[in-house]
Parts: sequence; structure tokens; C-alpha cells
Amino acid sequence: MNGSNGYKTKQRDLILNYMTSHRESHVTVNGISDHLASHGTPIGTATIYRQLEKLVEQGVVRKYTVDSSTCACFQYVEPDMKCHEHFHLKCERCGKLIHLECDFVRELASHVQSEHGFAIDPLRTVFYGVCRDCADLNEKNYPEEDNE
Amino acid sequence: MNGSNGYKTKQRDLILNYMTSHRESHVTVNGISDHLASHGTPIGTATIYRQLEKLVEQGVVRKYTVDSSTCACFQYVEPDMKCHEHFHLKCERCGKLIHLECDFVRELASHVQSEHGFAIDPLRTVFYGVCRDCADLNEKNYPEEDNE
DNA sequence: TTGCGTGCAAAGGTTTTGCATGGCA
DNA sequence: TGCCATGCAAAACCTTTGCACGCAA
Repeated sequence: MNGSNGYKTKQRDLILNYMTSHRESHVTVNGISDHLASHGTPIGTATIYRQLEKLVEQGVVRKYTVDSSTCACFQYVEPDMKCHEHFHLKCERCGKLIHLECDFVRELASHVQSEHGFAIDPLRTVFYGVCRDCADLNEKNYPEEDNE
Repeated sequence: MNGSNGYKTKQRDLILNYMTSHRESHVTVNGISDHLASHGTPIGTATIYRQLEKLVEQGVVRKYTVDSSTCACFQYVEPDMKCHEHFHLKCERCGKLIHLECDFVRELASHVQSEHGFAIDPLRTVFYGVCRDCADLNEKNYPEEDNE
């Protein structure tokens, strides 16, 4: 789809490197900024936004909007893994992203397409919920979940 | 859980009335504000935010964060329909929300729970994609979708 | 009358934009 | 050298908050 999208700059490498180092979870612009600043390689906020915008366009990074957070979240997507062929589970407690390789889910997509006429986009669709680890923690710490 | 959550004011009625009139799609604070202003009953932005916050707390309205939009989206949820028991399809073209009553999908949730240890939250999970109507339109108007 | 709801304006935070400068190709 | 990327600051937005006043109960 592209091939040579822009120059290869130090800032782009720094951001991309940070993204790949945190591929198992999502990150925020502030997180990137703070990390790079504390490592002696601070870069402007505008640059981070602009680079992330390009990376999203190129499909290298995905953009999330999580309810609990007020700002946008970004996450690296594996080029090898065909993420357009499987779905993703996002834990709302720990932010972990799980790549769901599952035929059952793939069947679901084709069922919804054929029976309900709706073409699900796996790249944009994320299943939100609670992962096993966090569910265990929850049972230990919060015997019952209630408002107030 | 509530029962008498606050006073019954003219502004609350206006907002709730607008929400129920647009139950098939999501709306924004700006949309509500503009609509009410153009109908001779303008109300302050802060009031809209505060009322929506309460309505969300009461479970009368749901709050979305859609990628294409920079601001929060809200939508009325039917009290009769048990929306925690089914999933939702959101068309990214026209914004239509489809309540998916489908056993196949319910099976998916229990499958993911038992096989992958992940508890999907139907209230937060939305399948994004393109509905039948928009797919038809797309074929007519845009023979191929490509970035430039 | 009491106290919550409202409206206005100001503040807070996130993201975008303009412009001069610096660095990649 | 030409053009894109960067950095800084300002602007644009969305959302929240403080305070005085109005209105429901």
C-alpha cells in the first residue's frame, strides 16, 4: 500500500522502538513522551502525534479509545501476524491485548456476514472484558463488584 | 440501584426525549446542543454533560468512544431489551447501531470464557464494520477503496 | 424553604496547526 | 539542494468545575 512513507529519522526510530518494546499493551502519547524524556532523548509532543498518525495510516500501529482513559491509546501490530484474520481481546483491568486465534470466532464473522448482512472489520473490532488473571485478582480483592 | 435519581427538570426531559428519538443511532453533546438550540430550547453545554453523566450512571444511556469521532458518543438503551445479553453491531459509515439477537454470538461468549478464560463484557464490546445498506452504496459509488 | 439543577465563564487536558529551523535523501 | 520532519508556541477542541441564581419537591 505504500513502501516508502516518509523519511527515516531518529525520532521515528525512537517511537517505533518504544512501540515494539511494548507490543503486549497499549501506550499513550504522554507515556512515550515521559519515557523518552527520562532516557535522555526527549522529543516534541507534536512530533509524537504526527509520527503516530503516519504509523496508524501505514497500519503499523493501531489507535484505541478506551473508556477509562481520557486520551488516545496506541499499540504496535505485528506485521507477520495477520491481525486482519483474527480478533483481539482487550482486558479493561490490565490493558493486556490478546490475539485470539480461534476458528469459532472466524465462523462468527462469516455467520454475521451471511445471516445478518454485516461485514465485521477485525481490525477495528475489539472484545472488551476481563482476562483470567485479573478475574482471579478480582475475586481475591473485591468479593463483590458494586457501585459504591 | 436508583429509583429517584434527581429532580425532574425541563432540561432533563428535553435531553431524554432527544435520546429516545434517536435510539437507533448515537449522538454527541454538540448534536444535542445544536438540535435543542435550533428548536428554540437551548440549554447549556455543562448541563448536557452533567445530565448525560447521570443517565449513564443510571444505565439509561450508554457512552461510546468511536475512533472516527473526537468526542464522546451517547446512545439511549432500551430498558426492556436486555442489552447485557446480546451484542451490538455499529456501522462505521452511517453510525447505525444494530442489536444482534443471535444465539451464535451468545455461544461465542461462553466459548471464549471457557476455552480462553476471558470474560467478554457485552455492554462494552461493539462489533465495528459496515452494514448491508452502506456496503451496497459503497459498491455503487466507490468501485475500489484506496488511499489516493 | 431546602437543596439540587442550571447557566455562564473559566480552567484543565488533549490534540492540532503555523512557522522557522534542522536533517534526510 | 529540495523537501520533509522537528520543535516550540499558540490555537482549537472537548470536557470539567466554581459560583450565583432559579426551580423542583
